[in-house]
Amino acid sequence: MSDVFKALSDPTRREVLHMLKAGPLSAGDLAAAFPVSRPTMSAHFNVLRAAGLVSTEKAGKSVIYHLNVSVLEEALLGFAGAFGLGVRPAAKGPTEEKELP
Amino acid sequence: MSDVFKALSDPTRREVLHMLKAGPLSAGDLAAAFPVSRPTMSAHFNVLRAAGLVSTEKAGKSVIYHLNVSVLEEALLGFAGAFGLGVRPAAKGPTEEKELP
DNA sequence: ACATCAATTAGATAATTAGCTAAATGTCAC
DNA sequence: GTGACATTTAGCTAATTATCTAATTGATGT
Repeated sequence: MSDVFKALSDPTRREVLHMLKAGPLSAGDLAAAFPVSRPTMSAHFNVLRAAGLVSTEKAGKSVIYHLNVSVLEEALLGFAGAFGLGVRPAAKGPTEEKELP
Repeated sequence: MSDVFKALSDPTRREVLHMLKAGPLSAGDLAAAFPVSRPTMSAHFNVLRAAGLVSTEKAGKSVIYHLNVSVLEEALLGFAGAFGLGVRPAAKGPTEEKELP
């Protein structure tokens, strides 16, 4: 739990997660979107992976990062639930956001 | 936003919030519940206050800490919402959890 | 005014973190 | 195998954090 919140406490890491929400991306693609060095981004990726928020898949030269939506969801719901907060799980089904036509 | 998640990333601080959920408590009462010094707890309180998660009220010699439920709720919902997570606000009304009979 | 109690601030230290450059690892194409 | 490319690890520094003890502030009661 601490790991998840610590991971979320950095704006760069939150933005990485936000980018991954749209779909998997390579380390390089992610790194290119931020004004810090690639090793620094790699360190951020490690934090996210340690928290279980992302998983990796090797694809040739690249490493592809995936968002683990369920981990994020469970952490937030678990915490909110323990506090009796006014938050509850949405209906079952795809996590996809419905696009307004 | 970072401030809230940073505040939540420490187990002591989460436990403080959890205690305050049941009602306001003095700094001393809170500090007595943890195996660290009172100045250390005071520092934790500062982090929580900086994040807007608690407010204080002076009562004689004591300082009473209150949980700002709405700040916690808005931070979580705001974040979850930005991610299209399967989380949504519960129905309006008291934040009270319904006790199973 | 003084002693007492509650809480915080001051000051120090050890551990962690975010950032960098440079070097190492691993994979593909030749 | 060599070269090129993607990513990570090593090693460093500066800034932050959690913790402590000691000192300070503020309020109450006598």
